Amino acid sequence: MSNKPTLPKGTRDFGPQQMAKRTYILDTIRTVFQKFGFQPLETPSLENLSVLTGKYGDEGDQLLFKILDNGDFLAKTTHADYEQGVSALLPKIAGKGLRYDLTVPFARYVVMNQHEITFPFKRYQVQPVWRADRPQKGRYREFYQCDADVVGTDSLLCEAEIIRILEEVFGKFGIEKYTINVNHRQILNGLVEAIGAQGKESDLLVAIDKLDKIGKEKVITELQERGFADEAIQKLVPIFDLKGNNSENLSTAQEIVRDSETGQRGITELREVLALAKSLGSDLNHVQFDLTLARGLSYYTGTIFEVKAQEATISSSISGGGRYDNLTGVFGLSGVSGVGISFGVDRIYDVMEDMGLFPEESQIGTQVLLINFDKELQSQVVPVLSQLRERGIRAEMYPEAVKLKKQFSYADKKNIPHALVIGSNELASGEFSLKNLKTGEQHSLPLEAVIERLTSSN
RNA sequence: GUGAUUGUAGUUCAGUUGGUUAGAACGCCUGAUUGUGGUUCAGGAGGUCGCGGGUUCGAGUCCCGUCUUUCACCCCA
Repeated sequence: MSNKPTLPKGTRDFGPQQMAKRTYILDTIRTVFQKFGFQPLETPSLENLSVLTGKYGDEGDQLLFKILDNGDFLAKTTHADYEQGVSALLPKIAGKGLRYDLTVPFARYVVMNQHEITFPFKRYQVQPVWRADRPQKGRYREFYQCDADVVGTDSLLCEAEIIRILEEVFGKFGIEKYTINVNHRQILNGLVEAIGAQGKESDLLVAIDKLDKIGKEKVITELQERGFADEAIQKLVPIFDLKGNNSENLSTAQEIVRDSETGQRGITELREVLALAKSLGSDLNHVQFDLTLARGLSYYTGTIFEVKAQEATISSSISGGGRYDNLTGVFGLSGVSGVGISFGVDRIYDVMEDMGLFPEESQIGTQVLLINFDKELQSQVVPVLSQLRERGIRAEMYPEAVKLKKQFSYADKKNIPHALVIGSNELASGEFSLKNLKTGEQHSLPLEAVIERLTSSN
């Protein structure tokens, strides 16, 4: 048993059936991205640790997978390093790490290629990322992200287009019950000002972000535990009970942050985003202003998005994004504003599987299996195989002349809908036996008629 | 990172207070049917009980470690 292979924690294989479905998801998203003018980018799995560290906060740094240097990596270390612990030792033995998301590598790319890039720059990127997190349901250590970002423009049209992209993608997937929660970081900042809690932004955001998960009472308890005054909490209570439509809720929010210039600016921008989305053809039915939406990543500065599917056992977000003012600032290029969206492929997969939304045609397999009788006949049957393929039919021949029972059973298990029997009888008459494995019907047909049937059946 | 939890055939799971040769279902293979699958029937193969150590006359069962699974927290896609 000791030689039984296993997978590392939090990683998965994707078999043929899963790959068919994943490819369907990724292709759909790619097509929509391209339709909105985004172009593909790929970056290496490995980045220098200096690129990655410090971008995700202390917690994030701990979740980075670091790669041990090659060669005698101990040579550069001293006893003093060991005594100081991991943080001192690590930089000396590991210079590279696996990418943690696609946004930071993208920022690095923009900075390195700033003179070649034409701004505004729209790119999409579909690649795996790695996090040394504890795996859970819908959480893996290796998973795919599927990002589209526009950088080099402040235009709110980009935000509006993101709403359209989300609607189009989830529409194509047939996910009907989902919400695009939107909020604006400046509204949240206004909120902080309004309750006089400057300096405790993150405490506030973390707490209210949990509203839909733990409920109003517990959020209030948590705010108390985090040291917010009762008076301040009282001012927040109205936001826990927002029930109106978007424009009503925005008005309520505007009232709460009326003394904050920042907050007012956020309200105005968000209204404009929604108006633009509407003129781009959105019915806004899925869009919901959610004042408690905060999103973890601290680099967001403007509009933020998060999509959740209802009626699925996965309640966590399946897509998210927002505007950031200064993504490339950490790499020395300031003034590049951007807005992006990220699809959680693995979770979308789980949701679609849950709800049985994968279409039949996402499974493309062999259409016809040629039965193999014996070596002598094989030389006469193989040309037929080529002719079928030339006509665009996905065909394969069983490679060995084993019992027909076994060959038919192979077709059955591989879900191949047709079997083409070409034995000595068929070769003599020139008519081949085409069997439909779903209905059990079998017909003797000349090659052209076989091709016609196979072509029309797909 | 904190606290729990799981691991027995290819898969899903039984397995009594520690006691002969560790079971079932499904799947797989063979045959009934040497030119026809999916149904049926008969038979068969398949396990170092996650791994390592310990307690014991004796361990799938108890103890320790380790890896893995799932879950809550933290955080997040």
